[in-house]
Amino acid sequence: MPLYFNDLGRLNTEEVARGLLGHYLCHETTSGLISGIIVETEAYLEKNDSACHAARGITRRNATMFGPAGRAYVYFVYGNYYCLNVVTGSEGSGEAVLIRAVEPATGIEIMQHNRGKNCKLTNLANGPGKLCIAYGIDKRYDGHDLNKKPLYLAENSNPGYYETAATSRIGISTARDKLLRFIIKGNNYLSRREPIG
DNA sequence: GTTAAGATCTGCT
DNA sequence: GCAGATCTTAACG
Repeated sequence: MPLYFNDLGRLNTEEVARGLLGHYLCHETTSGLISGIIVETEAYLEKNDSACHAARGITRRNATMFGPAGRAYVYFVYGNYYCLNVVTGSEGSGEAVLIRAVEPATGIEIMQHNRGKNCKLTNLANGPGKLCIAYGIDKRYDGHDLNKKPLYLAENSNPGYYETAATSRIGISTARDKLLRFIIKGNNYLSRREPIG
């Protein structure tokens, strides 16, 4: 299925979350290009989703979620880490897709430098906080247009065969029953092992 | 002004 | 597998 990055706002958020799998997240840094294949995402919806930051209306933190689709929503959690989201839905709707994990492709040395010298390849960006550290993403990119450099999404014109799966989301205390986490099945760079069965 | 909770990660058992 | 670190954000008084 083709994914039109310039038109994210017209696709529903769950489809964007699943559609981003297999494509690239790129960052042109002063040290060089970093890229990786998105292997794990989560959808956060405006309606009937208490786990979404936008569920209780617009605030200073989540204002970007209510802006145009295709922007980055970057926020700070747990006193230590940033998380990167892609804003989706029509302007004013408050929906987004959390990028939870990528499979490192280009600039692996830069990521290792950012994450720590002895960091294993499978541990470089297999989680939303780790991903932001590896890519050097912080709050400066909140509101950045992800169709533009230096931080952008890129289509994978030659994706191999892969299966996707939907599971429950991670790290939230409400709405755990919803299957809004999307993964590339069997990928080695996921933030968690796949549930058995 | 004060407080409780959080879309996490690391290190230790 | 589990607890602790750590501090911004948002809700409440």
